[in-house]
Amino acid sequence: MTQLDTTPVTTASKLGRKRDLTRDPEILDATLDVLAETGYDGMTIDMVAARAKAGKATVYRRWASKSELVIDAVACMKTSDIDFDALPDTGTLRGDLVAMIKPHSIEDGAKKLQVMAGLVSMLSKHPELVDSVREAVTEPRVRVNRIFLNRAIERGEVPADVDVDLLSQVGGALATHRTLILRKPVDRAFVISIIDGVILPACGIRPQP
Amino acid sequence: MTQLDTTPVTTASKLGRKRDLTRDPEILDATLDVLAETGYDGMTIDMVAARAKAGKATVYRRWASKSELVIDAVACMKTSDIDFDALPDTGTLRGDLVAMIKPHSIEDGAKKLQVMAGLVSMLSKHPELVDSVREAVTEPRVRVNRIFLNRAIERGEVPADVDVDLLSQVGGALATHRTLILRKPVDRAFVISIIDGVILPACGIRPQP
DNA sequence: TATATACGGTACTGTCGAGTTTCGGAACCC
DNA sequence: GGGTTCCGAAACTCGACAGTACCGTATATA
Repeated sequence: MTQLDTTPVTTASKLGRKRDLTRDPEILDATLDVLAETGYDGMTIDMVAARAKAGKATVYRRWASKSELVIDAVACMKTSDIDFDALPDTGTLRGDLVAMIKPHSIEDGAKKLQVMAGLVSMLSKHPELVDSVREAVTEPRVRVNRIFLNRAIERGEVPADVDVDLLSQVGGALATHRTLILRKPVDRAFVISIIDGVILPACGIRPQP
Repeated sequence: MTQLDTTPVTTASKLGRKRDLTRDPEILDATLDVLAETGYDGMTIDMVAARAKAGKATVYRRWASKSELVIDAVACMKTSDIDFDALPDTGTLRGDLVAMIKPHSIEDGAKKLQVMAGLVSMLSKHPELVDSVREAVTEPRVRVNRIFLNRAIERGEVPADVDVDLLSQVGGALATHRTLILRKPVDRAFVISIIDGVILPACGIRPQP
């Protein structure tokens, strides 16, 4: 952000020990871990530093404040585990949706939802975080659902007048509600019940044809 | 909770000025206001006292700590604005659902969702709050939806194999997600789109017959 | 009237954590 | 080697807030 540069831009500072760039992602990962475990307000810089086996000064040399550290950590979380170049294509909407349920994606989603829970108190004061969270957590899943639904419409499995945008959000909203408010785990059975109880029926697909 | 009683139970203390019982709900209301505006971690007892035009000692004479005050305030929020003895009965599922959308209920729901947003950080440390929040915010709406859905099934408008429990939760989950994460207002148009884009289609009711 | 408790308001205490500084040591450049 | 910047670790400053104590006043009992 606001980079304090004591040396002129033309002459890059080449004196002294170089900054260990490998520490940046390690500190950011530690930040996300603590964030998921204790939330933003419960998190201290000491916790993050201890988790990353770093000194507090090392953290503050790279980020100006706690809030900037967290904002950066969330922004760098973007790397979704979803590979958009290798999405399942089973021939049915249900097949595609179920194929997305893998132990790894359940685990990854749970972690991101925990991080999101820890960020809720921060969102009102830092609106830019709303966008970061949406890009990193909400949007990837929505996009996948949208692709599956549009495919199903193209092949005539689903009528074209369904509300694709809204239906793409339903799964994520139910998972978020279950994690943040009900504090219950989002497991495979729950995701299946969303697919078979909400999304498919809303697309006009009745149970076991 | 843990009541420190300096006088024996048999001889109720009758000396001195009596406690003004009308201050209790006023302080609890002020607590909910501040909670909705700043969240649990941002809220201070001074804010609550100032809002209620009370002294800090008056607050601490009634509640032992900040957390107990908040827990009590949420528990006393239970009084839902919904009158279960005068639910709409229009003859169609859509009519019933739309009839529940009133300016007052939108406003009341928004306030409760804001309070809920302020409580998220607290839920992991105080599991009893999860139940209070569910009873005060989540459950009343779910119960209404369940009644409407069961009615629609009885009159044959909706097939009996729909997932009533899950569909009853969808609206609340989407509203929660929109308020807490997307930070957008839950207005009449949004609720209508949930009804027409998710709930009714999932019940096998296509748009405008 | 004397005593005791509640009230609003203010001052106080103690803790906790953000952010800064310092230190011994290591890595880099000249 | 000498100067400089990094590292982890620990000590430090400082403001904010939970919780307590006290003040003058109001209201209750005896």
